[in-house]
Amino acid sequence: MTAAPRSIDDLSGVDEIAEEDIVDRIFEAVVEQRLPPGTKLSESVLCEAFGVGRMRIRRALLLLASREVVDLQANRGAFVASPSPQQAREVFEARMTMEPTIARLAVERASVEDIANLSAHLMKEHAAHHEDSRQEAIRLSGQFHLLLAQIAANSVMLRMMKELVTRTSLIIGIFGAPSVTNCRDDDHERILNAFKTRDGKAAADLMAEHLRVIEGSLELGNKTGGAVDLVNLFKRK
Amino acid sequence: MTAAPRSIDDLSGVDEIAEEDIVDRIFEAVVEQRLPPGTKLSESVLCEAFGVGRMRIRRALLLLASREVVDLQANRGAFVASPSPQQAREVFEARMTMEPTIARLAVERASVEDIANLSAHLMKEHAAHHEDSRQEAIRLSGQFHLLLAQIAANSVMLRMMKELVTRTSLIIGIFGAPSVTNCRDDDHERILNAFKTRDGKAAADLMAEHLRVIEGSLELGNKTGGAVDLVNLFKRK
DNA sequence: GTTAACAATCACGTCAACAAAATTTTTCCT
DNA sequence: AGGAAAAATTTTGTTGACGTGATTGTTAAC
Repeated sequence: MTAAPRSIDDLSGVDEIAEEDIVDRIFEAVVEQRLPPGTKLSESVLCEAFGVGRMRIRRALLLLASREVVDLQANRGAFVASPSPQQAREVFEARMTMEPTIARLAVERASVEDIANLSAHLMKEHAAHHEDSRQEAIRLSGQFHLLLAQIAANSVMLRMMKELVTRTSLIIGIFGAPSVTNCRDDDHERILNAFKTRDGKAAADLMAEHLRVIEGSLELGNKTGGAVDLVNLFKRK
Repeated sequence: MTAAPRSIDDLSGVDEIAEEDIVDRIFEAVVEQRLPPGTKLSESVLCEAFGVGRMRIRRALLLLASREVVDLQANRGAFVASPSPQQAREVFEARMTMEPTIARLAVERASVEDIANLSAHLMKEHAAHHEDSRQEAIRLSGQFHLLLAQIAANSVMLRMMKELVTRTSLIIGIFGAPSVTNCRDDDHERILNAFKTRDGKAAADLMAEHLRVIEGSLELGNKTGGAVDLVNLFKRK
């Protein structure tokens, strides 16, 4: 189940879901890998799922496409994106560019309450790992990074990170070895310690290393990005 | 006519030529400050301007809004965004986070042809400054930064930079002292020299300093965000 | 003379029907 | 029986019309 506050949209006639809600719900589903790369996102199905008109759905899909989370193919429909190895490298390069600084800024700006929230979040992560609730673990793992961006108090970078974290989930789904845990929460723990000692530099370094490890655990360059290259696959040697 | 069927792996936008075109044209107009903050972007007017249906325009406006370049107000219409001082600080913080790394990566990856293109670009910048073609100077000035992101060969960060450069133009339009030139092309020149000596670290440092100077030339915290506070403005003393 | 309520106009937002394209199923021929 | 062509169905894309909400100008009342 989603731990996020359940919206009561369709309960009473409390008015429509904003398209932003739809976008966020789909983002979340992608992060939790309930929507694997390549999944067809039919308009009519989504209309029924969210109980809204087609126009709302189409706008949501357009927004998702502009963040490269869905692939919008003309006259064919919308599909969950299948990042190529090249795109995967670019996403990680962007994260390695931004997140160390975000971590440092977060340390510098975190209130004691923020740090408490981070601690609480980490406990939830531990619990999820312990209970083998894979989806919950993945979701919390991504949200940890978003929490940092939120503490850094930069809405621009927060928005960018939302996109990057979501796409990272797709990337791990495609290129991750099945055994690999997305984020070792040990790493998150070490970053939290940097908060407690108010060591921004350490947080930045740990984040950089954290991302390097994750990317290293992937198998880029082997598998193609979901849209399998059949030509090469069946080519005679 | 629709384009002839191309190779199978050409998944990128098929008929979205007009779509991205409208967005890019509006981006460009905002960068050149021909569309000042707060300008109303009436759907019907844009329909006529671009000679397309209302739906196309609405989608373009939605995309522009998702990049926070236009402000979409319910039942009132679309307006060119008026960044607040806080938003301005966030944009610059994001740029200072990303662009030094982008500059370094660009230096590391630039071909000799890339460097020649940069040189040519700088000459155009000089010419525009000399001829007092303000719009052209501003446009080229922003494009220099996009060129670096392009050379860095990271499409994710390139897209993010397009947004940030455009919003920076709005910010300078609001908070910039009239005399201030957006980018001193001397700074660009120094960065180009770092390319010639293949000194990535120097390029990163110069870029950081460059951005710091620009932000320092603004007067944040004084003016309100373009949506001028008429109440205060005309209040009797 | 000022203010407040009301009405008219205009633009945006949504809905429904229509057209075009693609996928699937059926049918016919080899 | 297998495959190819054609028809039917489903799905997407577009256009038009209509309802809603906001802004503005007018009028009436105080």
